[in-house]
Amino acid sequence: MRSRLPGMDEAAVAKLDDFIRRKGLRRTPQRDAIVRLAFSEDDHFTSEELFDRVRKFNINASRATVYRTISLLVEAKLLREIDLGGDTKTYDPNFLEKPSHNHLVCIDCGKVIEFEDSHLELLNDCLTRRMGFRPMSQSIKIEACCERLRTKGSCPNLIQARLSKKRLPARRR
Amino acid sequence: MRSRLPGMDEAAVAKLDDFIRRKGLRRTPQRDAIVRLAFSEDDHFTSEELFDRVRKFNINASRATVYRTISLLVEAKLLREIDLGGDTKTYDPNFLEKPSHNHLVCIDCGKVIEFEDSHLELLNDCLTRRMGFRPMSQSIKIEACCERLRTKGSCPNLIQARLSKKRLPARRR
DNA sequence: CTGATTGCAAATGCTTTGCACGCCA
DNA sequence: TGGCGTGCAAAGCATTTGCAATCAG
Repeated sequence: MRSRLPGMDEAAVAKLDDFIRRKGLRRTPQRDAIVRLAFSEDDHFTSEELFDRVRKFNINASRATVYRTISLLVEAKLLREIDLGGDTKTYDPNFLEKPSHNHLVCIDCGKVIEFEDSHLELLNDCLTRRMGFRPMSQSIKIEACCERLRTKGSCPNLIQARLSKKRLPARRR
Repeated sequence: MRSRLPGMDEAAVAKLDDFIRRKGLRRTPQRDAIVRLAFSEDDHFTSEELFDRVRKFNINASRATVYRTISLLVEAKLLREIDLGGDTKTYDPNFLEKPSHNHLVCIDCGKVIEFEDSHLELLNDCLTRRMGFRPMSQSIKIEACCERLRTKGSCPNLIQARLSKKRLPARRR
């Protein structure tokens, strides 16, 4: 849960403002605050988790407004909806900085690692074209488990997950 | 919507029977019928679509039983839950035959194309290990659009999608 | 027989929406 | 002033669950 490089949230606010203006919508204190909170950390979040931040900072915005603002951010391409396997939608605020990153999910602790690889990107691009299509976006999710848990019986991420009270992925019942 | 190679549904019934036996569960007419329907076509389906087939063939099974049987099939690894971007879960009956295939979704018509590529698989495997993990499963979704629609202004898949009354993906509002 | 399975309806959980009021342009 | 935006509560929707009756082994 380290915080983002300073200014990232401001950049997002500006971009949303631009988008809003072009669509003839209005800039409001609620929208500004929610955007700032969405980009204040580089972690993925669910709608409920974002609403938690709203409450934590005593922002005057309802759950409905949080949902509506998230939709706006997705439409403006500031936020991306990703599939981490859970039952609720997860949003990723890091596509502005890393436009084509992928996700590796640890089956043991649920920790998500982002990674980029140009070969992977290129290969997918070629395959898509060979099938007669024009590539628009690609998303890759790898499920894996730490070597360390398997060989040494313990997993640093697992401990970390417990400390941060993170929900384990649904598949691990 | 071509039907599957003959015997595929029987093979699935047998595999589920095996799984059920090992877990001390019971074989029932409902389960048998639902499994047969799930593997009668090689198309992906939602729970509701599978329940539609149940009604269409006058099978005596409730919606709840369909949901419960799907869970069983996923647990037995006969069916795989995949993410096609919609709001409801989609199930893929083709992983028995093609254990590591991926999906390309046409943004224009929503048509889903399955493809396999060993290079892609190998590359992902290497990347995962380099990050210190042991790969368990990978899923790739590529969103793209037909060259043909772009260059000629028409898309055979689009027409096909209309004819078969398939729901277009949610992202295309 | 005994406990798993089913159907039904009610409950759940996330998300969306209708509506009246308030506020931005 | 004209709408857009907001909050609230109600509605929606897919999915799950409690319970009594039924059925498989």
